[in-house]
Amino acid sequence: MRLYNTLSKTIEEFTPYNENEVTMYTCGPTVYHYAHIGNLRTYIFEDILEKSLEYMGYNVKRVMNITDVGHMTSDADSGEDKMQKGAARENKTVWEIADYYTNAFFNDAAKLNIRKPLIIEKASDLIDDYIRIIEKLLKDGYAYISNNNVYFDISKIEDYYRLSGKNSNDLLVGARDDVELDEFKRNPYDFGLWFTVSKFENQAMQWDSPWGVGYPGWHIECSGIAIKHLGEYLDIHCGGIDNIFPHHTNEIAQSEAFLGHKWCKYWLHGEHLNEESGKMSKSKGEFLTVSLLEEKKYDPLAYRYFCLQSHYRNQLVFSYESLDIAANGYKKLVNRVNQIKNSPSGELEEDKLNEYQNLFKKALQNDLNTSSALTVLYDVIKDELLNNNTKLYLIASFDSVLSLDLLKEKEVEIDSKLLSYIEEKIEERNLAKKEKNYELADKIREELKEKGIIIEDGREGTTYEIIR
RNA sequence: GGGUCUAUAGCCAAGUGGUAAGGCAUGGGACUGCAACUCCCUGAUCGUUGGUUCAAAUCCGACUAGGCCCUCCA
Repeated sequence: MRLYNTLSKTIEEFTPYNENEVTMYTCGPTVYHYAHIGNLRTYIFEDILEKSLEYMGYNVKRVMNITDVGHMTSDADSGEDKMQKGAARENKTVWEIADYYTNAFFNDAAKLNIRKPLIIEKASDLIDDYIRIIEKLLKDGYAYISNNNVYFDISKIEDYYRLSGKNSNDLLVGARDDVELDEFKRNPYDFGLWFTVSKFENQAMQWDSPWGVGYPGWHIECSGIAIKHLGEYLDIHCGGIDNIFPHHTNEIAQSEAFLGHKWCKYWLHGEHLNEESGKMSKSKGEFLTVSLLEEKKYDPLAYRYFCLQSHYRNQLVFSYESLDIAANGYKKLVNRVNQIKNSPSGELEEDKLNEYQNLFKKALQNDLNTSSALTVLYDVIKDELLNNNTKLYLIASFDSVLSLDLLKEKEVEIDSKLLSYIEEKIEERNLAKKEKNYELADKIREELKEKGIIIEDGREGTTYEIIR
């Protein structure tokens, strides 16, 4: 398995700390609003990574956090906590908001066939762990107290900027001007570990601590959760590319300062989904959610297919035109698989099986080249010398990673009244066709179409599909 | 301003030194009462420009264009 490691900025051979076990930590959502499909792109990438590793025979232990602790705001907001903003907007407590959007996130993820990680931890549930880590950092001189807040002193870390490729001299020059300098920091790039005083008043989520009532800094939650569940040595840490600096940079600093040794081996980052106008965000343009796609009659898995056709380290531009193209490709793919499914035949051909599985593995091993992996799938489907049972076996095998529901029967709940109505109409139409009364036949087809029922005359009779 | 990444046909994209995979779209054809589905056929010299090499989309340089990051956005 070869993966691009942000630490070295090169593609490296992947070797976990323990031979067959892989520990994997992925930054989870901030639950103050729905996730947009750009957010979800990163989770699709992580899902593919997890399943690919399993395909290679690794045992993966994956942890994800839920960021429910009050965050400061960014973007167009100023000084108002996002969770609180959400709470005010919807007349709920911050805890209710967090719960609501946590569920919404996993619902959306499930529609994209993103598997739920083995362990999911809420940031607010591990406050004691963060306090323990911060106490040790203070004791060891990596942190200091100033203005009743606890800060991490980045000057104590050698190579602090390793992950980001930045250097201290260049930072801040010309950076965003809406960032206020915190005069209580020794170094402007020091970051907060625990706040009791901040410019953000009335934090709803607060806890007692040795330094007073307050709340943890943004970065400490991931270190705390990862170390608690995955131990002192982490194989893979993922997230969106925007997390490289400062979030992941700070995670490395505090985790390695706390542990006293190197912590995570591989850092993987997913690129963004952009809109034609630039970066996708919740506050700008159309808020593209999974639900919105469904409203527009897109199968969420068409979006997954759209992502898989591209590479996770490539920026991808979203447009409805591109999505239409992907949706069509996905539909055709499913149709072709169905054809094979409808006429199973032959004994499993072991040689071919191995050959194709190796090709598929090779694609994924090449830094998760899902586009090439899809090509292997198409090659299988097209192979005229391969019998259908072998094809079906391979398709199922590949789909354990791709997760495009290629062999799954779409379960549609139809009430029997509607069902008999449809069957009646089809019967009527077939009769009309027999009598060459095509006018009536077309009229019936049109009538059903208006009700969202699509009629198709296949080789084995008439079939229908309900699209709404 | 600094850092970093990207640039292959209409769109997504493979390619990691030896004369450009694949998917969708387009156009043509077969099938069909028509349509849909399905099947067959159909396109690019790789942002520009120097260089290295017998040989470059693939390596190096310059230029151009664009994205992202620079304190809480995946």
